[in-house]
Amino acid sequence: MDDAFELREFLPYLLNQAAERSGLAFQKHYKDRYGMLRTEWRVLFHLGRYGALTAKEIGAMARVHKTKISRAVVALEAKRFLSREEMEHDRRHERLQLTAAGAAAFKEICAAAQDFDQRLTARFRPEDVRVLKACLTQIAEFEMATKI
Amino acid sequence: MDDAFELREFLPYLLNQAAERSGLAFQKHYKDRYGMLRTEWRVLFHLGRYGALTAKEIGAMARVHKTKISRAVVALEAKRFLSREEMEHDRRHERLQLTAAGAAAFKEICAAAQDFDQRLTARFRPEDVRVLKACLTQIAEFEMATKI
DNA sequence: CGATATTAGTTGTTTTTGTAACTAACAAGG
DNA sequence: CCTTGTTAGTTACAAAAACAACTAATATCG
Repeated sequence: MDDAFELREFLPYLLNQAAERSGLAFQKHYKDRYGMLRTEWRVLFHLGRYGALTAKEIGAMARVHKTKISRAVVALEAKRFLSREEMEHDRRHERLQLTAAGAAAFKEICAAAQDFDQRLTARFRPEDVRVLKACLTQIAEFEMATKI
Repeated sequence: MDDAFELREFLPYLLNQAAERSGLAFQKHYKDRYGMLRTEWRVLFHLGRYGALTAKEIGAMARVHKTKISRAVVALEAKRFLSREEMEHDRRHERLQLTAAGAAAFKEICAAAQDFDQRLTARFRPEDVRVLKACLTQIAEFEMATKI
């Protein structure tokens, strides 16, 4: 047997567990409070942080598939958190923009996120947090082409 | 605006991205090759690594809900990777055990996992890997009671 | 005992995701 | 203009996950 191999040492497993644990803890701020799904919160975030964007731009920035974006936009629109506007020069594109209510929700969730992140990272030494985030960023950005 | 807040700096987001990226890259070893889902691979792992167990024990060790375990067991049994046996002293429990084919699959996927983990961590300095894994373990183990 | 509560595991139903096919708008070459 | 191709976004359907209700076996306590 390939002894000594422990799932708890296996990076994809650890990443999954940590992601699930922290994601579940944070979702109360957008799910319980606003009935949003994670993709909806990500779309809201991008519009709040970067201003009006098209669905495609959000998908590229957030690494989310266009069908998920499409459904999130429908849901956010139903909640009156965003408005869509066809662009004159190319009617395939839609300019998405937060409403005042959407901007308010963005602001509140963002503040909660910053606070959450601080409380989470406060458990570690600052230099370890730096290492952690750097490693995660690198893993997240490995290109699909890059054979892991 | 609560400026400067970037999703790419937000730990739950980073964790999710890294987990998704690495999990997707690894699944070829159990999904493409054996048609298993992730939960099936986790159940297979626990039986291969720790010997015969009940569904409940696996669920507790792997932090997986009993309905997911139940369905994974059905699927693994259909693939002839495990056998079930009612326990005499309490017929509610089932002793789950890998078949020879199951053990062979376990062995192969385990070897692939070790190799995968090594190639993944080889990109970082050993001390950074230690920090990374320690942080992830700690985040994953925060008790639900522990208000993050 | 016999009623009630627990426990292990299963099944059914609803959400959510993934994937592929689709529509409408535009682009480009003949 | 008029095929052919491409792009943004939607829809439809299948796979998977989440959650709740269920069954069968055992435990507990009057």
